[in-house]
Amino acid sequence: MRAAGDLGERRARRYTRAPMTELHDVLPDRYHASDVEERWQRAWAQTRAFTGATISRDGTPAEPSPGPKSYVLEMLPYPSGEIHMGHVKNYTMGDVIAHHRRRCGAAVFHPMGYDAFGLPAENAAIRTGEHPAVVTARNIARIREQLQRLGFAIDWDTEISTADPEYYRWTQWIFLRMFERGLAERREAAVNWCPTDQTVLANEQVVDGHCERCGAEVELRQLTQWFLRITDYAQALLDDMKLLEDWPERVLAMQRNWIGRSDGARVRFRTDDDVHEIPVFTTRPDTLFGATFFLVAPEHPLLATLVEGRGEAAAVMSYARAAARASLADRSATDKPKTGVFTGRYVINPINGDRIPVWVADYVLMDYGTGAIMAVPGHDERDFAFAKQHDLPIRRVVAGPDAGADTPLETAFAETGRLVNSGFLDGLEVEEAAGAAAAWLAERGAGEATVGYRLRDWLISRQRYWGVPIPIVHCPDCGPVAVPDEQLPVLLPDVEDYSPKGQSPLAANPEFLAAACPSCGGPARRETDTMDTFVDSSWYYLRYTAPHLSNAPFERALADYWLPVDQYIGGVEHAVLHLLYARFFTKVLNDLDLVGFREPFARLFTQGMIYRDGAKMSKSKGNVVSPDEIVARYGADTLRLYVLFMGPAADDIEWSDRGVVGARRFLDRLWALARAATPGGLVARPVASTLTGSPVSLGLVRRAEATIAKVSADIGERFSFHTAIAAIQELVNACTRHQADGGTGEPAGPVALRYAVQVAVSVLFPFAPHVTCELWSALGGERLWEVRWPDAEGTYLVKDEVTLVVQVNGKVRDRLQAPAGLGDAAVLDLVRERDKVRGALVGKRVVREIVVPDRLVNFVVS
RNA sequence: GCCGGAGUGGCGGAACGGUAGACGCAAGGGACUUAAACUCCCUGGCCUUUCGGGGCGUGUGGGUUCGAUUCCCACCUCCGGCACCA
Repeated sequence: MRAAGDLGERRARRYTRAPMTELHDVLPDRYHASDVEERWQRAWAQTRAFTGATISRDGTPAEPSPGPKSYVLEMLPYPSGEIHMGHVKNYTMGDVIAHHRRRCGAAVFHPMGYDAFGLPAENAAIRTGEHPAVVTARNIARIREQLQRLGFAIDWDTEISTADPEYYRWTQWIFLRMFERGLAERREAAVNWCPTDQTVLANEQVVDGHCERCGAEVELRQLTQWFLRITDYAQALLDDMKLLEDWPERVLAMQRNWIGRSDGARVRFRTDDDVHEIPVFTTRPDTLFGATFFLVAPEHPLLATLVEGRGEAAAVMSYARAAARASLADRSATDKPKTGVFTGRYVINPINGDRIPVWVADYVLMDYGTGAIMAVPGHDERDFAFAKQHDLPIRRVVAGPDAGADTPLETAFAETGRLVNSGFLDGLEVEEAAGAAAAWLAERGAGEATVGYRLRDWLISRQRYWGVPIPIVHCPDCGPVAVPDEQLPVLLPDVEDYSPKGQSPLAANPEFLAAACPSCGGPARRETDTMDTFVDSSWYYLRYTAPHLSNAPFERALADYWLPVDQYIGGVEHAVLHLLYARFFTKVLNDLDLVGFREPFARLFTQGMIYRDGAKMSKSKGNVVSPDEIVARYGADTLRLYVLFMGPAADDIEWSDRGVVGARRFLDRLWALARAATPGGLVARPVASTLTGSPVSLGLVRRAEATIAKVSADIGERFSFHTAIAAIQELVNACTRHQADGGTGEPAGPVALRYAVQVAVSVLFPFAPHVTCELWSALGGERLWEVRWPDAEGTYLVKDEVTLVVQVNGKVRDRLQAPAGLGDAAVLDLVRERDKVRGALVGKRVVREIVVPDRLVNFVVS
């Protein structure tokens, strides 16, 4: 290992030598990655190369930078113990963008933190008997070490952990602002319960009826829980998508699906005794005349009242209880028979006065719409199946192309058509009829057009230990009361046993539990549930801008300066979790006038997953490739280069051990090339006139300039990192080919060659910062991370010789080199001289000649 | 069923109306070596050939165009999301 100080020493030594000294004396003959990487990581830390965007050395806010700001952010890691390849790819992408923008003159902010609360650390702690805080602290230290070993240019001064009381204090503070506004509320509802994790879950954390985390089958339980009213923002979340122009279409589509807006009408039905009103939501008010029965969900609050004292009561209530016991997966299965029980009651269809029977059926969901529906079996598949099953009447109200008013229905007819058997709606198209029916209802006070959403409120309370305590005190007289701001944070108490038992472990700590009511001072009980960790990560991107602020969660001026995030990068798996929640939080904070923007992430890039042996890498499958192993064997630069070279960054890609070797071989070639390059300090871009006598040199400089243009566009605009790397490889290959002492090609001039090598090193820097800093320094440069990103010289991008393709009827018949910029006539003359072209045209009549300047000639012949 | 995305060599992929297969991996041949590894050089879409070449090729079928992997229409397959959501 070299000592830290020998960097300057080495440089000084070179300057004192004769100018023709070979670089062999400076660079070791073999590229030794760990040696190089350690040296440069130390240099960056010592010069504070990547810190101080928001905070100066003295802790005060930094001066605004003259350049444009650029907030580059990757989704913060959950500290489960080790980073995996997905993280490496994620953070390397962010690092490449951050480095590129910094060298282009932007004020770059590139922070890092840890999503440190949550179940895995807690479960690990339960297994080992350690405190979750201990496990988490160790994991964070480990991850930080790994990130530093990979050489990421992170502003470590702003590092945060969501489990730090100085952070979660402000999570609680924001929760209280929502509570004050009625956006956080406690209410009873049928909620998802994970029997394994022993806690409730948000809707977004249930996948196909199973716990997203542990895979257990989720049960539905009627419980009183804390909700954040994200549904109040359903429309805003849809509308503001227009501010998200650079988000991947699939993420927007997923959010749209998840929010699930549907336009329809609310229709008020009354029981035939005129005592109760039961509204329904329908997207098809046009089919109101086709409603032949009426269904309520088993959980419908009116159900017990409706059947009270009737002969049907026992059967109905027993059916409702059975439905309540069913798991979410069973309940939502679409392929089982449509069960239901007649309640003995009837409601009146407001549009035609029909008296129709009320049934209870478990395919009607309590938490969508109103928990009751009008059943139109003629035009809804599910209602059709129910009608068949229970022998209920089916009435056609929409005629199809081959079906009149009296054509019997073999299946539900859900397509568009003209209304029949529908009184005043007869003859109207479905769409017109829907409007007419809604208007008719509105006039008579029996309903109105309305919008339904699939999105549910966000259930945030958890009956687990390792999370943010909900800052509420329950008073027998005053109800739930906010903990005053000055008493924050409500610290997570120590408990004897934090294993899950179906209620929060915090309840086992009597000192924590007992509290005085902040409102009346009387004895009260502290809320013991903790928050979903997605709450923690819904605002962390704001905290980075003022991570040590002690009197507010963030400073508005700094937040408004840095946000929205200019480039956010993460996995698509958070499309309807974190990304939806964070958008919601930002809108709430904007409505509270705490920030001046409505969207947190202006541009989003979702990376693909890394697979191996056809499956996602996971410990249980035993197909994990450890980043540490790769770093130890080939170096961090090789790993960084490879994860981006594998393929398009957005695509899922299969890991290849051989591919890594290829990346390392490329760095070895570059090393050898730089080592063999003519010595001396950095050279300036050669002037074209000095190269005219040397086509190879000119060609090499041209290629260098083209590479600059390609790499700049690929990083800056296209996120096409693999093609940027391929372009640099082409440049390096060209240099190798034209090296004075090797290859079969004609050698390039020493200045041109050296310049081309410099360019390759310079633009490779964002991908492989350590080795390029080493080579740059050996070439006579300094502080490559601060060197202005090169602009391609336009005059070199204009070619003076081009390859012309000659086609006959669109088929390639010949290729030739020609001077650039020839006129159409000159090109045609030139091309017709060619033997191949003559041969291809013999005996043919040319009907048309197409000339694309400097590219192609196409003879259309008959 | 609805909504998104994608189909190109042995493999990952490139080519944003103009040379299909850049770059890399794997493979074959050669140089170096006592030998091997490393490294370097050469050859690699398929079929055919009198070795000049010729034909066919980007999921399938149409269309637009002088010219289509690229644009349009229909279909097939795969991946992802939503789905008893009224």
